[in-house]
Amino acid sequence: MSMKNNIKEILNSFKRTTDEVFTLEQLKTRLNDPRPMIIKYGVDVTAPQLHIGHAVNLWMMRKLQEYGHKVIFLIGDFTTRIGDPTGESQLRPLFKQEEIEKNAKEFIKQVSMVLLTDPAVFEVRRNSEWMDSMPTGKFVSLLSMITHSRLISRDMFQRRIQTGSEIYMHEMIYPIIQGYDSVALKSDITIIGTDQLFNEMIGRFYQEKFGQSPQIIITTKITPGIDGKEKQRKSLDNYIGLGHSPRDKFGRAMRIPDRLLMEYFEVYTDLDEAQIKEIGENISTNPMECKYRLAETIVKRYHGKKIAQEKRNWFVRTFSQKKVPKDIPTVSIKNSNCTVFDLLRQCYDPFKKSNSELRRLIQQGAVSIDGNKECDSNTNVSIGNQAILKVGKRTWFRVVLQTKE
RNA sequence: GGGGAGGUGCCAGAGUGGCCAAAUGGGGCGGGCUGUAAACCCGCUGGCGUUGCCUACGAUGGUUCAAAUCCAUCCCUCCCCA
Repeated sequence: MSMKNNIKEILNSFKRTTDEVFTLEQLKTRLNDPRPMIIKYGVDVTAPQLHIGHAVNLWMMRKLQEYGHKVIFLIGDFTTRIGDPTGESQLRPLFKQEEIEKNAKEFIKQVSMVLLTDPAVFEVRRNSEWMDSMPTGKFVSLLSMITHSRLISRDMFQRRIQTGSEIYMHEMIYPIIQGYDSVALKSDITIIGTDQLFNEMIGRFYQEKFGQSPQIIITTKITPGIDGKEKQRKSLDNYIGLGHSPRDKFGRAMRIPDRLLMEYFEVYTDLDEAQIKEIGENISTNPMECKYRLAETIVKRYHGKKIAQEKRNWFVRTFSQKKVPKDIPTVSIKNSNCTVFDLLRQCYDPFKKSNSELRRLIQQGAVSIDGNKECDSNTNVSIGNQAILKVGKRTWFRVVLQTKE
């Protein structure tokens, strides 16, 4: 393939998930340059739980990797210790280095579901490398290049000023450090969520001050979480995580509201435009089938065709045909005669569910044994060799009588 | 530096001596209807040996037969003025 075609192919594949590019001209020019690009992928190493929203950025980086460009996975250990103000107001607790390293490891594990980790196109760095040893004089000289008004122009600082909240100095300085990372890495391009735009713009600013050509910034589209409300966030548990099992990915995809289907196809799958268009035409006549397709496509993207197919079959069998799945946890009990409550208690970790909670579940009709609903905690049941205990819509246990030894 | 308001359950927010495990709304969970969609309806939502008991309304101590509610000290947050 000629280079011209490469460029076209890259730009084309980026279009669907790109929000803005700073600047498109620059991107085209740089892609024409035969030298490989340095892609800055900076992360704040709090406990990682990457989701398919983050993966949108990763897939774009992956694309560039395939053409020989190099991702530098920058662990912001220094900056994490400071605390990024991006995530809204509250001050963040400080992190210990060992915790950071543990998180970083997990991060790389999740990232490698998408990115190539061949050292030719993937390298891990830490910003403590240059920040820990930076002399105060140098740091002050960085400060002298930028003005207060530029720093507080950031929308979230403006909000705080308007509401009379404080801005701490380390928060003001954060973008400077993150920006300087781009200088230290000689970053050519960075692909980020819009929430990071301000910081990365400061990166461009500093790179120019240091005589480098400013990094290209691509911001990506953000779509609502599976609850159809806000963006995917760990704390809302409304995301499809890279760390989720294939089955959970499938199930979570099946839970999205219908109106998000097309958006999800566009942003989270690699189906081509023609295929998506075709799905769009069928969506009103058979939305469920489209959703199956979506779930399967997403799982396939991360776990391959075979697993995706299996999960689909599992799902159909379990929820459409309402058959008890085969691979459910087994709980062995000692006495064949006990109450419904006793039985349930043995299936759950007491730290996760309290007795009261279990009693409530029983009372509310969530529990059935071999298909018979049990609504009274104190009912005595006798289990033969084994029984299937179902709790709610998607939890099963195989209860087995322990043979005496 | 001066003045004012406030800290209640996952969140928001009522309650200002007993009827308070604490109104109401959101969220979550369970049930019904369904397509693990949407909409809708019903119930639940601190713990425990559950007609009762224990722990809880920023922290500690006090007053009282009785405190989320009153008093004292402390910690924290917010607002206004300069």
